[in-house]
Amino acid sequence: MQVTPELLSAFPSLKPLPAATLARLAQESLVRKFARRGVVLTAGVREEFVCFLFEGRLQGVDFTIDGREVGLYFVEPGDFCGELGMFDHGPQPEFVIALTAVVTVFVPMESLRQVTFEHPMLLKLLGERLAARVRQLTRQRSLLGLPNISQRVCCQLWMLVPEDARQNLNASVINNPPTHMEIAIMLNLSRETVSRVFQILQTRQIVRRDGTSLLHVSDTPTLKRLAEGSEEL
Amino acid sequence: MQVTPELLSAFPSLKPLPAATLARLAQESLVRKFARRGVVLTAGVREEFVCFLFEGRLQGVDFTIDGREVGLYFVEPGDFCGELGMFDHGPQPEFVIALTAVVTVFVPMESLRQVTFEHPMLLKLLGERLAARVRQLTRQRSLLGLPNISQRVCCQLWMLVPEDARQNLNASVINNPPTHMEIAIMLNLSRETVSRVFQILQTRQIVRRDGTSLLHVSDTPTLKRLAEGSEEL
DNA sequence: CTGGCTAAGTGACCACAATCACATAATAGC
DNA sequence: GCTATTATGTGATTGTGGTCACTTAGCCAG
Repeated sequence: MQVTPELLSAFPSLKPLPAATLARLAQESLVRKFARRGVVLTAGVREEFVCFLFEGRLQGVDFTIDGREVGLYFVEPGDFCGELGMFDHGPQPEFVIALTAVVTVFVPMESLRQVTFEHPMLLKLLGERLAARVRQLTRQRSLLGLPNISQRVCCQLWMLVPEDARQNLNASVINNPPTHMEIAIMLNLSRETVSRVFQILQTRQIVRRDGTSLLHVSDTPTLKRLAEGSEEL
Repeated sequence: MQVTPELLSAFPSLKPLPAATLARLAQESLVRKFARRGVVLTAGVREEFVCFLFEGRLQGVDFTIDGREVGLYFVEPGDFCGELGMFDHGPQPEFVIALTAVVTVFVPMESLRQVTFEHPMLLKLLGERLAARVRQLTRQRSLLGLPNISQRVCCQLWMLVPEDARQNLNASVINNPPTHMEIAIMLNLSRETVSRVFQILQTRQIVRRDGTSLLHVSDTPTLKRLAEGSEEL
């Protein structure tokens, strides 16, 4: 499918680039759609594209030696993944799976590398992005240190709450929330345990499910306190 | 203490730089020694130095909301840490603690930034290094997914075994091995549990302690099988 | 040599999350 | 619509690692 420069400029990391550059990148990029559960990036392979997420939600996952699934991070629309090879030409370290039907734009790494020569600004952006990834992985690792299981779930949920709702503590909606299983592998928990925590959260009217693609966060202040551990579930 | 260009060129990441550049960097750098348990880098602070490790072993640690210690990574001699701010000017995300008495070289970030303009090669190196950090964090995260506790410990031990011994499966020595506690926080385990696993490893003559600063790995092939899960402890 | 301190070893106990085994929704596909 | 499939809810059971409470060993300073 055809990629327009306008589509590319929808991504904050590409937006600052001049129109001409975007036009060139657009020509070499391709829109790829994946169904739920589709494998967007494969671990161990030298992917030659950076994957920009336009719509839906992705999850980076790895597998332990004994085949157990491990959740690493979520990717939200506007963000991208698979950029590690930009820096070291190494293989993609983890799988990236579509949690919902997704629309992505694949931009060839080699073209992006070209652009970084002409526009160091992009290089800077990529560096900042990678740094952000390290910070995120670190935060997620700390989460796993929490001995209290419901706090762990609430923290993870908290990170999915939209930015402005986290600030103003107003009610909000999480779009395409991960399934219990997908949350479980992020937190080293069993699916059942996550289910039980959600059960309590729903009974206490802190969150409310609305179909499969919406999760209402009604009582944001309480969720915050639960995530911070100042209140027990 | 005075830093010589020769000292700087002992670090693989700086070695390729021209002598003149190294001389300038050396002038602005400082040697800092820390005792065991010394705080080398502080979380939340905008550290204005990249810390190169000359001798000893460092550990990146974070704390959960409820004050529990979490181990993130080890730093070996020749490597460096605290470079995240080079990319995004953000604060240091985690603490870095000296596990042994250490000798470090602190190079001012601003000087390093200057050098990256003149020598894009350094920029490339830093990028590769950051990518390596992401790969390492990812691997460590997968480790935590292992349901079998002794396998987790053996995997971690395996990563501490010198490169060539891992290749050739010959006996080797781990210098300044982390304490049980330090391993425990890396693996989300209690100190006692790590102690019990080591007890079995020693009884089965797979490893042998030799004072506080040496750990002999006698049966490398078995350790490898234990780490891979093809053998149970 | 002798305290003092930190690291490591070990048993007893038990809370708690994993697992198993289902039931029941809720979707998606036809 | 109806069926197949995936997601979720829930009880019963149990294994396992955490915690506690010590002891023992090793190391360093004076």
